[in-house]
Amino acid sequence: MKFNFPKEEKLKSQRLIEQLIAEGRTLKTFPIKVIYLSDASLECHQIACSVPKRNFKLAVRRNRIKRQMKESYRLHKHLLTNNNGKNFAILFVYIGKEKPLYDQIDSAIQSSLKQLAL
RNA sequence: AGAGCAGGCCGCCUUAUCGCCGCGUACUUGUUACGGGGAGGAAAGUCCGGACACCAUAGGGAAGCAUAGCGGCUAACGGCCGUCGUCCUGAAUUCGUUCGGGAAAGGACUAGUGCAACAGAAAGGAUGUACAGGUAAUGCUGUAGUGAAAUCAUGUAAACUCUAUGCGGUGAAAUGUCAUGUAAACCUACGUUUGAGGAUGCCCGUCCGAUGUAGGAGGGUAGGCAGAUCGAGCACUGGGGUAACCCUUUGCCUAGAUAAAUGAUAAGGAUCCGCCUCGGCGGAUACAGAACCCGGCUUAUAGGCCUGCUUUUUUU
Repeated sequence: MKFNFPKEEKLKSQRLIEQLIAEGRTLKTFPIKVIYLSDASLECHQIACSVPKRNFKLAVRRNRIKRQMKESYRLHKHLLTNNNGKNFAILFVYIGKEKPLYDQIDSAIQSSLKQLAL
């Protein structure tokens, strides 16, 4: 089982992100909102993380939360591998307003990934 | 030793596991192995100054903005250093000053305008009251009175203003280049060097101008490389200078991302605070995240260290 997170799994395409926000389906597991969309052009799952500036003014805080979300995805992405050839573009948005503990993020990501795999 | 003021420096550490972004070496050329590097003093605010780049032009004028003793430093500055004067403050004093520390927005009010508390009849194109003098007549003259100042003018420019000096604009999403693409392509209308229409904030002037403008049809991309990290670079040796700083010797290479790496988790330690059963338990460890690069300024900052000055107490 690999726990790495190479460049190919980062969601970068501006077009795809716009499409994801416009057409993606959402799934809420507090304190995280997941927006996802299956796209045939993807060779693997691609994810991005986001923290609204409205709730966290300081860049340091936003960076930390994004890193924690990314880390949690990296450790639990195997939950998602058993799909039928379908690949998702996923956007994790932290919607809480307080500084989180890693455990909260971790469990939220885990449960949302399990739901996605179904 | 404590307190205050001023200046400077540091700004958590170690290990393990799993990751991320560059670089180097090796080969079996790969989602390979090994080695080594990977946020700050402010990376922040984007307030000044430069470097660099581009612009169908950057010239003259008006306007606007900035600066303001004198001298120096610097690539440059509105920054820094020195110095003189002013003001505040401490000490000494032969009462003349001298020494130490600190502050600032220190050009000009014999060009004009504005403003000047209280008092006063009146504060700028004034002339009341009382007394005296004088005249054809009149505040024409003097004294008293208010005040810092009463036809003698003074202060004030973080008031207008004037003077001197400086300032073209834009800003790395700049710009160049490679690849892809019919891409300076196609159709229609308008316009034709006697100038449509534009650029330069304004005016003059200058410049560009068929690769134009408007509409239509159609097609696609949002990638790579350069810019971009070897530089007004860092540390050190010696010398010059009161200093800012300059010259010089030797050595070093010290983040380079691009939907944006520099991390996450766990354990242990360090420092500080609180509690008490004096050995533990609990808590805290700031401000804050590079985005082309430098020099400054400003603002934020838990805790700790160093230097100087002043002062208090104790000891000798």
